[in-house]
Amino acid sequence: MTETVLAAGSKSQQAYEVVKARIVEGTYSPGYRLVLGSIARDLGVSVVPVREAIRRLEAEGLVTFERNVGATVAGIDPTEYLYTMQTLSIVEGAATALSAPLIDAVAIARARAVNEEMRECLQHFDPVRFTQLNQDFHGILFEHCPNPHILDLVHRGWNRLAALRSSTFRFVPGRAHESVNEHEALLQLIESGATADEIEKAARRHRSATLDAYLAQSKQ
Amino acid sequence: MTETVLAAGSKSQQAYEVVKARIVEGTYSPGYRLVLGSIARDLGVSVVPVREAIRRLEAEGLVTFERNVGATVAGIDPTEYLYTMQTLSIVEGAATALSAPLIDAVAIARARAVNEEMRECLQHFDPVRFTQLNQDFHGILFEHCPNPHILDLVHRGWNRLAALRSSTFRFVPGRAHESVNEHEALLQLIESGATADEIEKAARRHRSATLDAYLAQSKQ
DNA sequence: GCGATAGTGATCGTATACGATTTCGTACCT
DNA sequence: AGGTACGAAATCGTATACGATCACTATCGC
Repeated sequence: MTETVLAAGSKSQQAYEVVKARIVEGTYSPGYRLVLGSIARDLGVSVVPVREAIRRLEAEGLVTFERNVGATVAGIDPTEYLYTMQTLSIVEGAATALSAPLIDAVAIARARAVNEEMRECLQHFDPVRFTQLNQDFHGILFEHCPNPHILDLVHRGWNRLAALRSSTFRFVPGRAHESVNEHEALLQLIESGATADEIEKAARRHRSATLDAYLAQSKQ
Repeated sequence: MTETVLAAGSKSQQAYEVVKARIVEGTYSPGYRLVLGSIARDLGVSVVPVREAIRRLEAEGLVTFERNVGATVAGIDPTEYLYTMQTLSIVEGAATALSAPLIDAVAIARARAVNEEMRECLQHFDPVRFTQLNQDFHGILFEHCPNPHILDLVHRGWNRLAALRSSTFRFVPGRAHESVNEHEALLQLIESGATADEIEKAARRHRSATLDAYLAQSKQ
């Protein structure tokens, strides 16, 4: 054991995780200029692994990259938010529908418990915690998706949203209430053995509704 | 003008395009071992840009990569084919539905012309040409998709399929006839101003049907 | 005074070099 | 003869170094 290499084998991987974490937690806010040399020095590695990490993040859409100029953290352009939410509504809806037949009573119970926590959370509203619970809830529903590609797309969507600064519900607090109710409806739909199409539509609408609420608010 | 640098600015980009082309056209067949040094020497560049190109291809799912071992061209695992087709059916269906309102009469006419070519192509069946026309046809329908993320996902799906060796219809020649007819039905649906949901379902089923035909055949 | 242009600094892109890891072949032991 | 352990070759991972490109500023000409 040379040092604390326990982290993640390759330096590229480490760099990737560190930078990604900093973007998600907001240390690097949107528009932040990611300079290879600085990050490399900061992590105590060379620029090559950092460069690779940045390119991976570019592929995931978390940063934008311009040749001979550099990378910047992807902005929370309202248009981008719209695109991301719409895409997520589609792939998440599909993933949830594909998962549904594989969700047993135990998972349903867990999801319901999380949703109850969300309901309580409504009292002394904490956007960050609420968003986290929301992610947990949906995670339970779509993680059983047998198609790994779709699952990957869902994860990427969530990542992008996370990068767009922690809490969706901070923007549209009014959605929180409806959201909890829609969750329960979704659970009952799955329990009752509804068709894949019904579940997909419900899950998609659930997310579209948040998007619509955001649009309605920002337009006023 | 120094040389024939007109290709694509950076060496990474060049390497990416060359390797990708070779995978798609089959020079590097599935399972082929991609050695950084060899490719670098072959392209007359250093290993660093090649490395970056390979990682990009990994992100797109065209190659698999193992640390300290190397990259190999992603295999045509039947399961992979299934996953890719299913994912594509979802995102392509969505992209087509989103495009529909933006497709004018001119585009419809072009698509119909392509489909007629496909119909003629049925006589002296050429799988590769047919597959190309098929891609053109669907391209016309979904390229107007206003959401760039979804469009990107569709392109990635097509790429993966292309990498899985040129012609889908070689595997299920029987599908070709039905496919042409379904195309016409899809066009009429769009012309008649059908709802987004109807169009999405039709487009999705169209692709699912090809998948089902493949499964039915490989099971026999 | 305003615009264009040349110079400078910073950053990226790529090449080369070396250490780390894996894999395969061979020899030895049981 | 079969299996294991050692060693060498191949390949990957990263560091360092240098050339290329871009943004910014100050100066010159109009």
